[in-house]
Parts: sequence; structure tokens; C-alpha cells
Amino acid sequence: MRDDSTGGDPKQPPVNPTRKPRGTGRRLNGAVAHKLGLAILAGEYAPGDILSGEIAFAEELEVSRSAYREAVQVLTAKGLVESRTKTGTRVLPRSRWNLLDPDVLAWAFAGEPDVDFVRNLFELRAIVEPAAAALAAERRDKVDLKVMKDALAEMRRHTVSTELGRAADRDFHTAILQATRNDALLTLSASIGAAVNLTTEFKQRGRTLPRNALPDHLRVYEAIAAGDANEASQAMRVLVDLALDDTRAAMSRG
Amino acid sequence: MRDDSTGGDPKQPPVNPTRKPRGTGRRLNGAVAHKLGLAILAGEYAPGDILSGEIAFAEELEVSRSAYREAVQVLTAKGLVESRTKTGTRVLPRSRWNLLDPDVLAWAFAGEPDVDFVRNLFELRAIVEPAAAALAAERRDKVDLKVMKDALAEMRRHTVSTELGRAADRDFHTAILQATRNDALLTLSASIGAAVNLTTEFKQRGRTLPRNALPDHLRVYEAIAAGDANEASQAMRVLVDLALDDTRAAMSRG
DNA sequence: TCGATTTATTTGTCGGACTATATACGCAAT
DNA sequence: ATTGCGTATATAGTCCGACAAATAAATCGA
Repeated sequence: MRDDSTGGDPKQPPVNPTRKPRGTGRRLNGAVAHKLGLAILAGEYAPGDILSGEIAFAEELEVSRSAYREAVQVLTAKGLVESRTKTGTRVLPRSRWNLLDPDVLAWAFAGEPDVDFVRNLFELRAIVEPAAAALAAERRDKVDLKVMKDALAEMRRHTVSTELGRAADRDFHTAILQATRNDALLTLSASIGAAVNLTTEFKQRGRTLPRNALPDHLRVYEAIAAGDANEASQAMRVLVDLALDDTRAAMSRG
Repeated sequence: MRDDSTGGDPKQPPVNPTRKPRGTGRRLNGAVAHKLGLAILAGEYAPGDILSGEIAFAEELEVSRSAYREAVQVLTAKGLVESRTKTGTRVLPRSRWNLLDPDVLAWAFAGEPDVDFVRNLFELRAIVEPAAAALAAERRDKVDLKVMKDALAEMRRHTVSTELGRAADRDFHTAILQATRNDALLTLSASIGAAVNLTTEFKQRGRTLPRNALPDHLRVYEAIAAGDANEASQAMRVLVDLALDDTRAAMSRG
């Protein structure tokens, strides 16, 4: 209450009250969901906390209740909050969060990512990606191999310190996942991959820029091309472990 | 279209126009999201298809546009659809779906699940769960072991053909995941576990009721209790493979 | 003291009006 | 005939205001 200087405006809807820049290309509700998601993942709202009522919060964010509600539905869909009448909207315990949802992962890595969580994620990668490489070695066809080879060439041309280089790295891993012929695997690693990209970027600003990972990538490729599942698995394992080492070093230094 | 017998009702809001049973305990928008999600996963709307406009579809479903929109936001959050002005709301390609989202998985398994997808999921289980068992063997504490033991006792008391027995089975697996101290792993397997439950139920109506899986479970438990990561991994691998065999048999028969 | 009832608060649902934006169309200039 | 630009139009996006439903909390009665 008590705010707008010159009284209310009960009859003046048409004009353009306030210019709303809407930060990114997102729609309004998406922007609100983004903002709330970031806040929750950053711990500004802890599990168990109850958000201010719809009317109040919507007003605070300067959006309509409809837009705010749609944003909350998104968060609900991702397991972050739960709304009940009379009680309000409360943040759910972390165990109910869809931690593997791409958006949730992005929100988690937007700020300073939780060290334990990063470790967990790499642990998962260390489990999944070597197995994926093994499957790829058994199922890849010529097209898969060509995509991988091209990605490696790109990686050689640009280093991982450039965006193009990182994109090529991503392409290489995606090609491997693609070769497994397993959608679930692909979805999972795509999610984790997105997070890992952010980790890499994060690592970058720690000025590390350590080893040249290309030989290790090449070893993975050779094994997959040769159809050697065991070797592919081991080579990929090395790759993930190295990435973890680098990331851990960068994080402990920061 | 063209249905409402005796014309419109432009001035009769207050009473109780139509008794809406709202199938389950869900809220209206949740019910709509559920319905649409099922339809999409069942292939009634194929990737690339465009849903009827908001006003039309909301009317068809007999809900307000707000409720319909909130439902669409949920589907958008799960990567199933994308809305753009002037174009409409279109079903995204399968590669964009969050296949590991618990709701999406549930929708996928609500009807006759796609055989290939089931295979993919079991493949993922076969990768993740043995590794999880190995981690559990290294990190479990006394509490973890007690929970597992209790679950096994429950499984012995009731068989897997009863709901209580299946619940105990779930508890056992959850306890293992819990013991890995890895939230990402837990989230992932919780999702898959839900799907597997449905698969088990599906398998059940195929009148299979095959082997007694308890000895295999016991072997996993013993290995974890003994801290033998290798043995735990192998034992769990056997468990997953057996489950896949049973499910595959039931599905090819149906 | 305990249970039934009322109250109050909060989300849920609705309808309608207006805005923003992207596509499609048509007209004109070249 | 082709190109370019402006306009028309269809669709999602946003907002508002009111009422319904649910339920935690307070109140009342036995």
C-alpha cells in the first residue's frame, strides 16, 4: 500500500504506463520463472520457506497475478515448489527437485555452483559417459564416425579456450551419445553437458587453461572407430577424470 | 463444435453450471496438463503438430483460458511443446523432451510403452544401478544397512505380486541410492524407478510372476554390507538383467 | 477438555479486454 | 515479372477484477 504519488489510476489503462525492457528475449512469465528459479537454486529461498502470497509477490515483481502464477506452474513442474490453498507456495526439499532438468541445472550453475553438487555431477558423468562410449564403439556407423572426426578437427583448429573450440568439444560428446542409439542416455548427458559447459567456462575464469586434451579425445575416437568397447570406456574415463581434476583445482583456488 | 442445445447463458454465472468431478485429486490445470501430456506421449499429437488455438482448445476442454495456459506452461517446462505468437503451440521433436522427468516418464508408461524406449531405459539402469551399488558398498553406514535389511524383510514377508512387496522393493533400491550420497544419482534413479514400477505392474498383468528375486537381492545386500564394491556391482547387474528379461518376455508376449 | 462450527486467508478458476508480435497479403515502385 | 514495403490479421501474451473452493486457525458449545 501507500506508494504511487498522485493517487490511483482507476480509468487509465490504454497508454503505456511503464516501459518494461524485459531483460532477455524471454516472455514475461518465463522471465519471472527464471528469476525465481535462480533465487531458489541460489538458496535465497530455502526448502520449507513460504513465498509471499500471489497478489503481494506479483505486485512486488511488477507483473500481473496471471503471469506470476504461470511462472509458479513452471517451478512446480520442475519440482521446486508446491502450492496449497491457505498455506501458500512453499519451496520443496531438495530431494524433490528435478536436478537433471536442463533449466534447473542452468540455474544451479548460474551463480557459484555448490562444490558437492559439482562433484556429484561428475561422479554421474564418470559412470555414464564411459559406458556410453562403450556402447558407441559397438553401434557407431560411418556417419557417426565422420561427425566425431570433424569435431576433432575443429577442436584441433581452435583451442578449448575459444567458444568455437568448446562447441566442437560439445559436438564430439554429442556425437558419441548419438551413436549409442539411446534417447534416454542422450537426454541425460545433454543436461549434464550443459552444466559441464558452464563449469568449463567457470574453470576458464580461474585462468587454468591446463593440458591439451586433444590426445585424450583422439584415443577415445580411435577406440570407438576400432569398435573396441573396453578401450573406449577406459579412454573416456580418463577424459572425465581429467576434467574433474581441472574443475576441482579451479574451484578450490577460487 | 456446435453442440450446446438451448443456446448460450450470457447472464448466469453464480450457481453451479456443471458438476466437474475432476478425475483425480489434481487441480484443474494439473489435470489438463496430465491429459495433454498423455496425449502427446501416446502419439496422438506428433512432433511438429500444432495444437488448436488457446481459446478453441480451452473451450473444447471446458476450462478457462487461464487454466489451459497454465497447463501449457507445464508442458513447455518439460520440453514437450513450444508456443509462439501467430504460429501457435507446436509439439517439439522428441529430442527436446525431458524424457527423464518423472511426469513425462509416467505419461510415457501410462499407455502401452514403446518397446525401444523401455529397452533404452533398462540400458540406462544397467549402467547406473550397478555403479550405484558399488558406490553404496564404499559409503554405506549402519543406518543405510538397516534400512536395506528391513526392506528385504518386507520383501520376504510379502511377495512382489503384492503392492506392499513392490513398495519394499522400491525401498530397497532407494536405500542403495541414498547410500551413494549423490543427489543427482538419486534423482535419476528415482525417475527411472517410477517407470520401472509401472513396468513391473505391466509385467504382472502378463501373468508372468516368474522367479523369486529375493536371493538376488540378498546377494546385493551382502556385498554392500561387506563393502565389496565389485561384487555389489556384479550382483546388481544380474538383478537388472533379470528384470529386463522378464519385462521383454512379457512385452513380446502381449 | 475436546469436538464441532465458523471464520478468514490463500490459492484456484473464470471471463473478458487489450497488447505485442509475427506471418500473410496486397499494393506500388522498379 | 520482381522486389520491397506497408498493412491486415491471427495468435499468443498480459492484465484486471471478481468469485469459488479449500483449509488452517480461531471460536464456540457440550
